[in-house]
Amino acid sequence: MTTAHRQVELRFNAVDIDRKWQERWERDGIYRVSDDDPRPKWFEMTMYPYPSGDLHIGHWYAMAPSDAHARFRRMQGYNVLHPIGFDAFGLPAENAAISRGTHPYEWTMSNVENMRRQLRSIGAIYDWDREVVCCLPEYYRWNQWFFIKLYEKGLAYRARAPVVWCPSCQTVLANEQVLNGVCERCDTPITRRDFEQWFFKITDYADELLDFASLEDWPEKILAMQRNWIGRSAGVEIGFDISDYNIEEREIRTFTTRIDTIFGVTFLALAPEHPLVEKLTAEHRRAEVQAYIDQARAASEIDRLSAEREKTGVFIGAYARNRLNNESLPIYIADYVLTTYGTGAVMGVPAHDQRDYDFARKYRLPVRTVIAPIDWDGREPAEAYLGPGFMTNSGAYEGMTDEEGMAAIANDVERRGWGRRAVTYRLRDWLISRQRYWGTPIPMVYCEDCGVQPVPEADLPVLLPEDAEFRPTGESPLAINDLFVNTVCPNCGGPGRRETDTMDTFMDSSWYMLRYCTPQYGDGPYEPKIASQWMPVQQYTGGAEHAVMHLLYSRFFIKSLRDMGLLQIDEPFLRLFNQGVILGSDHEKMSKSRGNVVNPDDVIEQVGADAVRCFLMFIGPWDQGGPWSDEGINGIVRWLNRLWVMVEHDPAPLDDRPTDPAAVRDTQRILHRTIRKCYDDLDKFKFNTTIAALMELVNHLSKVWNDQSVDSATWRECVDKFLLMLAPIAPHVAEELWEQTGHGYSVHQQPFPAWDEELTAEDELTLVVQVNGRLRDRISVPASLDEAEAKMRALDSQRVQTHIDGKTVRKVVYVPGRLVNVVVG
RNA sequence: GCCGAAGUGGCGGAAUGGUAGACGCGCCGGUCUCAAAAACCGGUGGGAGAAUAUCCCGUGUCAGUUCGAGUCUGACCUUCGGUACCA
Repeated sequence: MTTAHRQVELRFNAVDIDRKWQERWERDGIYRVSDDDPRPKWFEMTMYPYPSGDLHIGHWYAMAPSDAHARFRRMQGYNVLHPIGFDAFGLPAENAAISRGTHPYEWTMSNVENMRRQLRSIGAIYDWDREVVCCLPEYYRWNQWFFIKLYEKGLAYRARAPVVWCPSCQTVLANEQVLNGVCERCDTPITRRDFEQWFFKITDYADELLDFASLEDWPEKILAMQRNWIGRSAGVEIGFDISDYNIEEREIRTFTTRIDTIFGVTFLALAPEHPLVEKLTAEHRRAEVQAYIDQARAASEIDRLSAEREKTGVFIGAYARNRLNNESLPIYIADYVLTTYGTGAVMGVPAHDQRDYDFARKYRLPVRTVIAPIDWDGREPAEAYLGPGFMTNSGAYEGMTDEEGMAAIANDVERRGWGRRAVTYRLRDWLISRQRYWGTPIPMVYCEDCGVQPVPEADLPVLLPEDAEFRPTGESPLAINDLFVNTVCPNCGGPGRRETDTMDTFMDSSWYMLRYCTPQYGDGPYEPKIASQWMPVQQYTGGAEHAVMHLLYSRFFIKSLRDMGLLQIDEPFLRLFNQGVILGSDHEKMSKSRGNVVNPDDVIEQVGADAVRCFLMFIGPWDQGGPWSDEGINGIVRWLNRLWVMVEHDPAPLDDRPTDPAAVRDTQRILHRTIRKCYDDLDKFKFNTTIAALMELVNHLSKVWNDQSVDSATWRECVDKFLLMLAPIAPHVAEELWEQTGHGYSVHQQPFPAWDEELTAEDELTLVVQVNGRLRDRISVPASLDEAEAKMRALDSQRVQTHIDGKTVRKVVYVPGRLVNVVVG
C-alpha cells in the first residue's frame, strides 16, 4: 500500500502462519471431499474465475466470504463440496495471441498456474483434486458430446439468420452479449450479418424458464431480469388480406397484444428486411423503397434502437385489407419495426400506440380512437391512449369494455380462420457459433452427399489443433487449417469438411457444476449416481452480471438434460446470492486509470490473508459491496492483535483470586448470545454483524481480564468457543491459536459451538419508560417482573411523574421485557 | 419510460413496529515516553446549558396507520444497478 496513512503492525507473523497452515492442510488433505460420506451433503459454489492472469481484490470479495459460509456449513456437520475451477476458453487468450504471439494455450495455462497460487493464498477449503479447467480436452470433449445429444434431440440446429456481429472481435455474438447496441466485451457497436450458424433451441423452454417455483431463494432482481429478458407477451397473430396481388402469399401476418384495437388500424408497417417487401413494392415506389432499405442497413444498431429517434418509413405502394371492416390499409416499411420480434410486421394503431401515433402524425395517416376513455370528449387525442375504456368505432363490438372486446374479437378471428391466439417471446434461440479459435470445436462434418453429420461419439474429442494462425479475418482460424478441415464423412466415408466454428464459452459454464462432482470421470461428462447425489447446487454465489447469460443458459441446459433422461433435476442452482461490487477507497469503481486498484498480493504480504478476509466481510452487507479502505483494515489488524494477546493469556492464575459471580454470569450470557448471533448471521451471509459480535465478545473478555473477575474454566470456555467461531472467517489465525491453546489439530474439523438458550437470558433488565411514546426513564428491574408490577414501577418514576404532571393517564402499554408506555392526554 | 435496490453521524455501517447510531474508521482528551509512534483508558449525532442535571431537534421529503415508525401504507425527491422502438 502506498498511501500516506500509518500502518498498524501485526504482533505476529501472519505470512508465516498462512504458509504454515496452508501447507499443512494441503499435506493432510483435510479439505478433500469424499463422495461417500454419511453426513448430509452441502454443495456450495462460487462462479469460477476467468484466468485473466491476476487475482484481483474483486475475486477475493467473491471468494473469501463464500468460503467462510462454506466453512460454516462444514462446522455445522455437512459434507461440503466447495470447488473451484477456471473458465479457461475465451477471447482474451486469442487476443493475446494476436498482439503478443503467445499461443492461447500457453497464455491461459500460465495464467491458471499463477491464479492457482493466488487462490491458495485465500486459505479456502477448495479440494484441488476436483479442479475443472475447461480448455482441456478431457473437459471440452463433453461439450461436444452434449452438443451431439442436443442435435439428436432436435435442440441444436443450423440456420441462416441475421445475426449480431462484432466488427472488432470478428465474430458473431449471442443476443445476450449485446449491451445497448455494443459488444459486451469490447464496447464496439455491433452490426448485423446474414450467416449460417448453430443455435440451441432455448426458446422451447421459454415458459418453463419463467417458472421459478422450484428455486428456493434467488434475488428478486435476477428473477426480474430473466423475466424481462424472456419477455413473454400473449396476444393474437392476425392476417391482413393481400389476395389481390398475384403472389403466393395470401396475407400479411402481424402480432398484437391489443386485438381490441383492430378497428383502429390505419396502416401496416413492415420491417425493411421483411420478405414480402420485395414482392409487394409497386414499380413506381421501388427506387425510394430500396434507398430506404439501404439506409436502414447502414445505420448502426444503436441508432436504429434509439426510441428518441424520429420514426421514419416509406410507403411501398401497396395495400392490405383489414378483414374485420374491409378497410384498405396502406403498407409502409419502417425501421422501428424489428424483423427479429413477432412476425416482423405490425398493424399500426395510432390512437392506442405511441410509436404508431408518432409515425401516423409524420405521414399524415388517420388517427381513429376505438377505445374511449370514460371521460372522452370525442376529439382526436394529443397522444396515444393506452388505458382502459369502451369499444367505439368498432362494429359489432361497440360498447364492450376493452377486455370484453379483446376476448370476443380473438374468438371471432379464430373461428373465421383469420388468425389465432399466440404467445411471442423476446427471447431468441441461443446462438452458439463463434468464428474464433480458442473454444470447443463444434463436432460436425459436412459431406457433399450426406449433408450435415455429427462426429461419432467414439471419435470424440475433436481436438483443437495446436497450430493455428491468429489473424482477425472474420473467419475462424480453423478454416485455414487444411489438416483440420479435411476429414472423412462419418456416414459414407467419402470426403468431408469439418465445421470450423467453435462454441460460445457459455457452453462450458452451463454444466461445470456437474463436472465438479466427478472431475476425472472418463466414461461420460459425469458419473450419474454421484452427480445425482451432489446435485442440485444448494448455494451458488457470484456477480449479477450473469443474470441473463450464464444463469439462464445453465437453467436451460439442465432442463434439456433432464428431458434427455440424463438427469432428474429441474434446476441447477437452488439458492443464489449476488455479492456486491468492491469499490476503491474513493468510492469509485476500481480502475488502473483512477489509481485506486488494490492488489491483494501486496496486502496479504503485509497483514496476512485473514485480515483481508475479515476486512472484506466487515465492510458492510455482502450483497451491497462497498469501498476498500486502507485505514479501515487497520481496525481489523488491531482486532487481530488484541484477540491474539487475549488468547495468549495464561488463565491459571485467575483461580488464585476470588471470582465475581455476577461477572461470570455476565460473561456466560455474552458468550452464549454471541454464539447464537454468529450462528444466525453466518447462515444468512451477514458477515459484517458476525464480526461485530465477535469484536464485542473480545471487548468484553478484555475487560474481564483487566478485572480478573472470572475463574479459569470460564475463561477457557470463552476462548475456545471464540476460536471456533473465528475459524470460518479467519482460518489461519484460528488454527494457530487453537494449537497454541493446547488443542488437537484441527480447529477446522470441530463442530460449530452450540449455545444454551437459558444462559442467554438476562436476570436483570433495563425497562424503558415512555410517556406518549417519548423516552423519559430507564429503570433496572428483575427479569421475572410481572406486568402489574412493571407498570407500577414505571408510574413511580420521578421523571415520569414530572411529565404526567396532573394530566390524566389514559392507558399504560406494557411490552414484556422491553418497555412501558404511559399514554396521557 | 419500465424493472430492481438503496437513502441513517465526518466515513463504512447497526437496529424481530419498542432505548436510533451496535461494531469499526476518523477525531478529541488522558496514561506511558526525553519525544514520537504503537499500546492502553475515557469521550465523540446536532442544539440550549456551568453541568456527567434537564430539555429540544434528529434516519431523503410530505402525508397516513399506531400507545409508539429508520422499520408498515400512500404520494413524491435523489442515487445506484439493469433494461428499453418488443407491437
